[in-house]
Amino acid sequence: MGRLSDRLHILGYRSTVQRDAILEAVEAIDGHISVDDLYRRVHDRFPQVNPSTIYRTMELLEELGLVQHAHFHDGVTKWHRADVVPHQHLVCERCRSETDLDLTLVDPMTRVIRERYGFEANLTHFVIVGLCQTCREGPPAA
Amino acid sequence: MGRLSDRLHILGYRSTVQRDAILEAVEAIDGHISVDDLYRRVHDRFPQVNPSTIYRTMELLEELGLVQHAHFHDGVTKWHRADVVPHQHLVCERCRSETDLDLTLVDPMTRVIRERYGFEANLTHFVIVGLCQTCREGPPAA
DNA sequence: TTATGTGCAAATTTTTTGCAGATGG
DNA sequence: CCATCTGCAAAAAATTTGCACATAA
Repeated sequence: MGRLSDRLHILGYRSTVQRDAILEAVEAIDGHISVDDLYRRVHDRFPQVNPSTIYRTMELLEELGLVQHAHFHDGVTKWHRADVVPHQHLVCERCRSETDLDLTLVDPMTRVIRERYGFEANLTHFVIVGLCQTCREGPPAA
Repeated sequence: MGRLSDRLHILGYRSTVQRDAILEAVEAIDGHISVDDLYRRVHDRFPQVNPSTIYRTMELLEELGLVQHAHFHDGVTKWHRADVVPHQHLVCERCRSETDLDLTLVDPMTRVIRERYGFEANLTHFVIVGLCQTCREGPPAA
């Protein structure tokens, strides 16, 4: 019984085996996870869970502000807990490697955009794609 | 016969009515366009064109480096010419309004990311989502 | 002529929805 | 008991693919 399960319970939502399994999986991950991965993890321990339950649960969690989704390269939707320190990934378009980005590097831009346009940018909604150092230096021999 | 058509021809690809219509539509747009919008535009002037031809043409153009795709809010894939001055949009999550972003505001961050991580960020691959000034100030009366 | 390109319909993938039955409180 | 949840299967939406036919060169 993790925090998320309690939060839901307090808010009057029922606790079910499926829900708890999903919530545990969400709590267990540190970064981002897709519905597909989430489904696989939950399915391992609770085979009769249905993908639509995952979708519905994530939708509920997002409404309640407990999780958020982000769009990764090529349209993959991934979820993360809302209570983790916001962080951002640099994803290499070529080798798909992911690097954590120090958010203090993003803040100045967010601030300037706010000042200039009054726009509150939510940069964590998307990853930043590009080419990592290794891939920029050219393909390996093979 | 626009530039794109010529480029393709020079590279040995055949020029067909469908292709030319698609290429013209791509050239005509200034910003980003989805396959769906592209299909509608082309279809108006060339009804028998098929969506799969659009997909195949865009794929070809991307391989040749003539266009690029970007992911908009909620997973919509949009295309733009590779030769237009790169630009970026701020998209409001609430009212969906789009504002052009002065890229000089983005450059410092790109530079710092390059210096710190050796990562060449391609920020135009995603739009920047967030809340526009109007929506931040609260919902209108209605 | 013949390799390339296209239409069409079917397959994929990801997500949503309707509904009847299961179940938590 | 009964409103909430879930499973299931079908529907959607976006994209890809196989294949036979069309056509540019």
